[in-house]
Amino acid sequence: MKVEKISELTTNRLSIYLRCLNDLAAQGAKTVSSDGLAKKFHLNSAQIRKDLAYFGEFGVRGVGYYIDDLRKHLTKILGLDKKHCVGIIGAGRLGTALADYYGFAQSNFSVAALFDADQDKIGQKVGTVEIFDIKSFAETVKKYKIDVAVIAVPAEFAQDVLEQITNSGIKAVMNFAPIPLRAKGDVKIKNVDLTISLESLSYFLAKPSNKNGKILKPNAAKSRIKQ
Amino acid sequence: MKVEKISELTTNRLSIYLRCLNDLAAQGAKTVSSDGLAKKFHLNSAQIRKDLAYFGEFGVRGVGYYIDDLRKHLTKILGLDKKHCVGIIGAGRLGTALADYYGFAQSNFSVAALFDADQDKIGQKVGTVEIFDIKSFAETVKKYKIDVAVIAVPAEFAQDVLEQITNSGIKAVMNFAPIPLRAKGDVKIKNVDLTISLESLSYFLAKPSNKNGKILKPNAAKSRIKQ
DNA sequence: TGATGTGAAGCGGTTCACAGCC
DNA sequence: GGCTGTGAACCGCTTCACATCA
Repeated sequence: MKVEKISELTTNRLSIYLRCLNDLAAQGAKTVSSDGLAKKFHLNSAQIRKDLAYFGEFGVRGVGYYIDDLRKHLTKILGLDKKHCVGIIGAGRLGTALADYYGFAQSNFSVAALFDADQDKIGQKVGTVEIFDIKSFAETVKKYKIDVAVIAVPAEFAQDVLEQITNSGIKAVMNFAPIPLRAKGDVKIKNVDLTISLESLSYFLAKPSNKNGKILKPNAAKSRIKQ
Repeated sequence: MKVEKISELTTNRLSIYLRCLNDLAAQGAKTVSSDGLAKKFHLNSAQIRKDLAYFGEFGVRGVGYYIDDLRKHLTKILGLDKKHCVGIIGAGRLGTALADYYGFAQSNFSVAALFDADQDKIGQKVGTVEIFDIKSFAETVKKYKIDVAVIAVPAEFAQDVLEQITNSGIKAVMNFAPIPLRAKGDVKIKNVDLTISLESLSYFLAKPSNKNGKILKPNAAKSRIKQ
């Protein structure tokens, strides 16, 4: 094992490995080789070994990995053995949908509070989660020990909201507003930009190579083909 | 301009550039240099030029890019000048939230139908969008000319749903189920895995370097430090 | 023998730096 | 002079291939 920077691509894959292992465990398997895992879930075995090796020597040569053992390691590495409290800013459709998104609980996150500026919404509940006035953000964060913020407000408010979040001392943010926010200091931001994903699909549907399989010359006035 | 494979990273950035240009246009700007764009929106000017150059010579040396002109080009490249029809499978919280997600309209997508297997939901409306029986998927897709599918069902049903989608001839899919689906043939799938994003935040909060700034040795029994 | 852990090679994307053009 | 378009250098991630070990 080496002490070096772990790429986010690696940690993302750890999440996937953990799910695969849960799958296998549910089927009663006890050990699995990197090759077995790779074949079954369409991954690359060398990559699995390398990803895991960043964090320790979890495998046994000639045998593979003990599934339960590796699950425990991954759970610990990913911090999924600790509870986290989530505050969602923006009690619109998306925010309220996220408030009881079952995926949170699955990863040991629980939604403690929703926030909004709309006086009509404040005090209402979405499932068991109350909607608080955004003005009471800092104190509510302290009260509920919120350590993860979710931004679910329109783009034009996202930067201001981020400011409030970082001021309150929260270090982990998930941003759904269609504007890539940059992290300042030691704050981690995950941007989930649905607009980009959509427009990527739009590009795929529109691109010339999808029209009767022929590569068409773009019709920009000044374009030319080299080679 | 070269004829070569365009990476998805590039097309994702085109979406961002387009938004930046819309911003600038709203402020009344007429031209912008790659450097000006980069400085203002925290991008890399060489990358902007390279990304754009894949599609044509849109700039003018010594001047920069004409904003309106470039907006038109990007809109066309991304296929945002054409309407698309979306069908959402899964009329749970997430599915219904997506049904009137304003981001769709913004990118020229309109949600035509929701689908569910729950007989109690079928026939109901979410905003203006009706919930149809998943059994009538193929015919409803034809009827409404749906060309984009959104998977918003639990993980265990996602693979089956994808099967139905591809059988119906749809070529673009957005998957919100926490299981990475692979594209078959010429179908494009965008996986939006919130669980991975969450666990990435969890990792960030848990990782040793975040504890009093010290790199701690992992306490796996067999771990060791090389070098 | 069988599977891990890991240098080395390969590959794709980003950044640099500058020739070429307005 | 200013800015684009682009080959070349660079960098980081992935894959290969194999020494190593149970």
